[in-house]
Amino acid sequence: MTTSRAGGARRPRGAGDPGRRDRIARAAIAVVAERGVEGLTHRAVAAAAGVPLGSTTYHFATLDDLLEMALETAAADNIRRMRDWAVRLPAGADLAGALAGLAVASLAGEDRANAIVEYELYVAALHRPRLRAASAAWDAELAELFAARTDPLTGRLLAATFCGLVMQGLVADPPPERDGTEALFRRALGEPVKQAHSG
Amino acid sequence: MTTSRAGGARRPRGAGDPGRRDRIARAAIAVVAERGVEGLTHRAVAAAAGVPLGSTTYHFATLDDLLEMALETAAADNIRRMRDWAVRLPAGADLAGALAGLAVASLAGEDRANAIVEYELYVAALHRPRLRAASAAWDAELAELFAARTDPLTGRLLAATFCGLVMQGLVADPPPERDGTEALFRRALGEPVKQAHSG
Amino acid sequence: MTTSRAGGARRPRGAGDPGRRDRIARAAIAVVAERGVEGLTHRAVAAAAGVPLGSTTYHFATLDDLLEMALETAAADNIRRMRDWAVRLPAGADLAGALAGLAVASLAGEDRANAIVEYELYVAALHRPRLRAASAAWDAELAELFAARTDPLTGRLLAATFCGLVMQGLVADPPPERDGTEALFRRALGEPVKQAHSG
Amino acid sequence: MTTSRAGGARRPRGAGDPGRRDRIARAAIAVVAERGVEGLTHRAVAAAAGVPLGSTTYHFATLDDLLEMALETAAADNIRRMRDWAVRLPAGADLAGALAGLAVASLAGEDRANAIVEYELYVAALHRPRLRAASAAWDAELAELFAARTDPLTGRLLAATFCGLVMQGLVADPPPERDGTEALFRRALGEPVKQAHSG
DNA sequence: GATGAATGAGAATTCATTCAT
DNA sequence: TATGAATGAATTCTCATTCAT
Repeated sequence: MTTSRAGGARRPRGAGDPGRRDRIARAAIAVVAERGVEGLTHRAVAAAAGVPLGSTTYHFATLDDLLEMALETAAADNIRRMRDWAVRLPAGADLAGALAGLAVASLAGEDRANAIVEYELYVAALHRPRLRAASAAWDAELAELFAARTDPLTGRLLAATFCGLVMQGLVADPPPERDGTEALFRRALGEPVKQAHSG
Repeated sequence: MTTSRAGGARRPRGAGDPGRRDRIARAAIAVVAERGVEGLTHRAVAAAAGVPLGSTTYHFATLDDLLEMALETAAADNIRRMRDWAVRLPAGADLAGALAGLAVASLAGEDRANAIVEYELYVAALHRPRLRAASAAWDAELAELFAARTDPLTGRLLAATFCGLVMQGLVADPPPERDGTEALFRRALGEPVKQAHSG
Repeated sequence: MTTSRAGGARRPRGAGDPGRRDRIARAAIAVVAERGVEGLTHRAVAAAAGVPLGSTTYHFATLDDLLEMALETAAADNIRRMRDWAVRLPAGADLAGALAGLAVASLAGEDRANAIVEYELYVAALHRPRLRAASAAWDAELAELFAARTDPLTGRLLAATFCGLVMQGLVADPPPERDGTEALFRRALGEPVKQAHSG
Repeated sequence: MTTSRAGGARRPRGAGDPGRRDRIARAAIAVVAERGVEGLTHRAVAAAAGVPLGSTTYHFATLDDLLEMALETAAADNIRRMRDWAVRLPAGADLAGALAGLAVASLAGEDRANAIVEYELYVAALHRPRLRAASAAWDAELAELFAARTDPLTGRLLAATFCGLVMQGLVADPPPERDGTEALFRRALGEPVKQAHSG
């Protein structure tokens, strides 16, 4: 400390950039998507967000703060997307088919990256007590969302099944087919299944 | 030489310790259980296994090698335990009840640590192509195991549901109750549910 | 305005808090007491003083300013306490005994924290030319204080001895006993020593 | 960790350089001499010792380890120099004069840097319990050394006085003169003082 | 084969300091 | 006048990995 300590800035600071905190949170999600939770570093986030390193530590003093915000943001985004999906689903629609479509769609394209980061963040809560509540709340919202189309018990069943199925789909090679997935949901919903599938 | 004991091979000839590789793999699992995948380091594993640092890099040149072996070992252990459970399950047993018991038991005590490390390792495959096959094979074995008690489609359904349910149970606070969990499996199996539960 | 109380100046006109500068200086001493000179930071001081961060940099632009003020304040406090002690000492009192009592008392309780911070700050001057004058002045005042009870030469001797003795006492384990310390001062003052002590 | 973590060396490592640990310790002392205890950093030491940064953290994992070694080394060096001085002092020599010479010599030239670093390190023990024993042992050796020329009580008196005197001399401006210092020691030793001095 | 010393690359974090308000 | 947001520099410390033994 003292006399010769580092120091100072050369560039104006000002209050600048109001959405920066949020931009950092989104950058954190992008980093996790690309390199996993263990690749989440202040530096990587700063680079991804295009802000100085100090800015990330200023807004999120510890990595856990960053991770927590990333989890919350990812959960909120996911829930919003799920609600949009539910809203768009017509009243008498075939639920099993719709769920299968949603699950299969999650495994490819840019939804795949979303799904991966969501599982990474969700599972990060397993040995981080601070994050558990956020993950648990996420589950609850999902179950409620499905329950609105069925009943509370089935809602919870669908939440768990959907969760497990997508996770397994993400590591499967080749990815599961839509028809088999639909049959699975049909079985879960107690609807008759035309034909057993194996993919 | 009167000081040396009998004639048996006290120490394996040549270089020491044949089970060392395996001991290291198990230590890796213990490390992940305690500090997560991002806490997996050669040093931590060496300390946990009680072997010199060089020994870990000798047997597993890179961390990814170590992680892969940890995943494979954890999967094998889990499958073995699941098979034991299945074997012990009587022919006409109530499957929903048994599954609920198994799921709930996974959430507490030392099984809980097992479960957590299993999810951590499983999910680690999401952005590590090299590990995906191991996670996928794990799923397949689980589905097959459940299918042996039901049918292929239901086997896959149960594997996905069980997987999702335990994962959600690990973050839930308080943990889900056995009755509600049993009702869930009953619904999945298309059996009549006495009474809707909410836990 | 019925809500405002009587006529007295509840809050100083204009800007707030006149004693703030001094509060910050005392907080700086508290910080050094707790974490050493290398733990002296604007932030720590702000927290200890209960003032905003900007307030510390406003009143003391650099850390060195803060350190200087801390040294001066600590010296002034110490001198004041020493003078109080001297004033309370009866004219014909046993000086060696009184000094020993004072020295031993400095090593325990809350006086100990005072003593530690005083040495920390004093020694900080060793490689900070700016602070040397303050430390030197401190010594001079101490010597003068002791000289008033003896003579200039003995005053300087006592100042040096007291200073060295307390410093050594602060690291000794167990701390020096009072009797041995008294014998030491007695020897310094050329008085006969009853009995050699070793603590 | 894993795939993309840092890594590796390009240069041969080998067992190299046996005295490196010691060289690092001496470099640490040099750094403290120049920038104080709070300027003691792994980086500064690495630069001063001409070794890679990793080498300092390898040999002294934490800064406290480095500081401890610096204190012990400085104490050992000081004691050795003091013993040399004592050995060279003829049997019937004038102790007060010799002590004054030694003290005054410590305040100038390259001995001054030694003295400063010694006080810095000594005082660093005040709020670092781990270092206290080293500082205390240092005192004890000094007292013993002086006692060998006088008696135990006077040995301790001289150690404390010498310690306080040199410390005060290091901040005094101008530095104390030899004659006044000699008079001081003469008074401490109970010898007649020709003439009172004030510097 | 086995081991541990060695090192370069980064990790999180802390912070003095500046500046807009 | 006072404040706190902002940032660049540096800090400690950890580690994968290499290589001499």
